Amino acid sequence: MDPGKHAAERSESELGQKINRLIAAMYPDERSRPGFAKLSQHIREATGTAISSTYLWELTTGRKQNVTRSTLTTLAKFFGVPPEYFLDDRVSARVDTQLELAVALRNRKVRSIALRADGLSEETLNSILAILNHAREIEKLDPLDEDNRQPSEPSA
Amino acid sequence: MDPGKHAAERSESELGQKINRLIAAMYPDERSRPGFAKLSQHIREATGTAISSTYLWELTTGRKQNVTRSTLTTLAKFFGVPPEYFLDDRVSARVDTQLELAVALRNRKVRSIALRADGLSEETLNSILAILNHAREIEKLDPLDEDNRQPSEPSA
DNA sequence: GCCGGCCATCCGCTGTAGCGGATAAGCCTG
DNA sequence: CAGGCTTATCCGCTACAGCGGATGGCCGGC
Repeated sequence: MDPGKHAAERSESELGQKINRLIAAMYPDERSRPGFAKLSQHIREATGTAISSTYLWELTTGRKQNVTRSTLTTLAKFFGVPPEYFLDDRVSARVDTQLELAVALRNRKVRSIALRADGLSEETLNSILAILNHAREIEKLDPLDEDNRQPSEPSA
Repeated sequence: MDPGKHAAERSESELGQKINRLIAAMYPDERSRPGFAKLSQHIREATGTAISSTYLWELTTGRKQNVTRSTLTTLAKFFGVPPEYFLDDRVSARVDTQLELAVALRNRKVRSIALRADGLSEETLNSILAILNHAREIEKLDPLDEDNRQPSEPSA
């Protein structure tokens, strides 16, 4: 059927795009990225609530987009984004810049570290950063000089 | 009917409460407060999208609560609240780990740490965790024992 | 070659979000 | 107190969110 021509509203199937982006962020290796079936399983295991593979496909392709509250919450819970990510474009724009971080959070230990680092004093944080930088050097990883990076306004 | 059979609804209809509160806030004079029919008209006029009086009643009485994205947006638009106002009821309690993390991510240094920790070896991560735990102890923060947490299904 | 698994995609079904059209019980004012 | 105007509440319907179960196309292994 003629796709894309019935767009009376500007929003289109933007929700599908967002979900696709989140999937790509969560499974960066495109080769080993799970299909909708596996993804559905992961969601059930991680959140305790299931979303069928069929429906996931329908969402990502924009075939369905008027999701209910429960589905919305489950998706947000799984991807680790605030639920309003799917509702408010400004929020999603802000979160998108942090997708890199979301990738990091895949690792459970990294999550623990982030949680534990919160609230510590500046000095301690600096020390931890120094240690991490040193460790990255030893383990031959990218220096990852994030502090130099600008928050880059994408024209708002 | 006997609604006691399904004990899953411990928080009743939190969404209905919220809508009721918003109505009361928007029309402070209880005497001149419009009924659901008038309210439905106001919503249509103000937002351009309609919500039937019947459905408004069903929402405020908690009969329906799994609203879709469009209804949610319309309500938020009309009442002038961010859409997430209707989203984080009891789920916020269940996913408070996520929330804690979101809060943590406000700190730029914590972000840097999370990014830098990604990709490091298990041993290094364990060392960092040990250091962080020690630091938390010294700075008198909560132990934050996330790893002990069970996946605990709260009666699905 | 064939078998088994994973994949995207489709079809058809069920449950329920959401609505329109009753109804009866409150009100006004003449 | 009749008759009109609202109100909250109910019932039954339609549309669609969401799912289960096909289907056929691609892989790798025996």
